Amino acid sequence: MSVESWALRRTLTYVQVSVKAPEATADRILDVAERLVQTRGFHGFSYGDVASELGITRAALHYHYRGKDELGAALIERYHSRFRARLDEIASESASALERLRDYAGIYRSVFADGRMCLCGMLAAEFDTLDEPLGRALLSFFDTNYGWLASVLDEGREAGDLQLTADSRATAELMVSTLEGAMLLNRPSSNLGRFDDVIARLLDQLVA
Amino acid sequence: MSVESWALRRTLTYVQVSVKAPEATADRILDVAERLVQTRGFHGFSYGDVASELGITRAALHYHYRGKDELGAALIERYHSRFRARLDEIASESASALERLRDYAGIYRSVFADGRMCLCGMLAAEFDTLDEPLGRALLSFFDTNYGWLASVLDEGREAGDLQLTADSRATAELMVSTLEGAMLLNRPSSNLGRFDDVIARLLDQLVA
DNA sequence: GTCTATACAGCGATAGAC
DNA sequence: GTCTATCGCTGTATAGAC
Repeated sequence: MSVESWALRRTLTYVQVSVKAPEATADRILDVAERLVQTRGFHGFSYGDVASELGITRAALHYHYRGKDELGAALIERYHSRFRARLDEIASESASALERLRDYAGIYRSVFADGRMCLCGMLAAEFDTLDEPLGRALLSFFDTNYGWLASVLDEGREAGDLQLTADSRATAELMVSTLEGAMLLNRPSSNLGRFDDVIARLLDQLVA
Repeated sequence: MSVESWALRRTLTYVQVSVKAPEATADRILDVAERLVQTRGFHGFSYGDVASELGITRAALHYHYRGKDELGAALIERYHSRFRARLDEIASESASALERLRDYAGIYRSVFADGRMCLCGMLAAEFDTLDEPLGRALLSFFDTNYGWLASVLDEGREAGDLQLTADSRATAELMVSTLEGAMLLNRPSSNLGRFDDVIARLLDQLVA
């Protein structure tokens, strides 16, 4: 390869990097592990599964994440942070409280449509087997959800858009429970229509 | 110990046996494994855990249940059969549809109060890792639930006790989703009060 | 029906070469 | 940053004695 073409290649590569950074191994590990946790559970996959899918060895995984617990913590952290970012987006782009709730449910819908269980819902099932930092991170995720939903519900009530028959926080928890439960039970049959029904009825209750 | 007291003991033991049979090893295995699945998930415990708790060896377990899949199938079968029996009881002892629904929710409540997740809810989360017979048994369990609930809802509507805004089957599925979701999310914090709230609001919706 | 003994694959994890 | 090699442990499973 000539010096010129090498320089060109290098430039092109650099340009590509500046447009969309090639995913670092640490992130690709999270991508694979995330999908495996969401479909098989935290104890339903191994370092070997992740490594073979990425074409690296188990030892390489340990370089990026010391152990499975650390990997789990990183998974929750990234999931939580993305979720928060999406909630901010919804808050900034949706006008009415009802629209925000619909968009919120849409997050769960897209996870379900992808054949996955909510990462944190899955981990909640396995809660007794998680170490303490993981458990705390999990509760924190749901706390974010409840808090965000409750404030949207309060706004909707004040604006007269929504009718709440109970405490907004309790209603928020009921909504998340229903969404998580619907994912849990409809995933085996991949019944997206049924999942949509649940969302529709959940929202109907608030405007009835 | 005298011959008389020994005979007495023996008689008493026999009487006790005739009243309540001493649990066979196969059943004690199911008891332990059931609790482990409900608290840790199907992949969150091992034959070693069950064996050590019962004071027997792993090899002895294999005599009763050839493998973990077979054990899982036996667990679902017993759980399903007990559930069906309880549903029959409720149908025969509860007068109104609303009472039956309350009793139905009470089944879930007692499981939750015992610090457990619903066996089949837990397995639903791990659905992708289960072999085909297990998956079918799982769907069959939920089908029993939906069918029973739907018929109670229909009776309640005809009797004028309940107000349904949608198809009874869809309502039944929504109810189970909500109960399973509430178990899933409140178990980490062992929040029984919150679980009771969910039940109360679920039933309120049907009479509102 | 339960045991000992054993097999063997897979697990998470570490050390050290490259 | 990834590899090979290896560790100790645990996993499910089987054979054969008692």
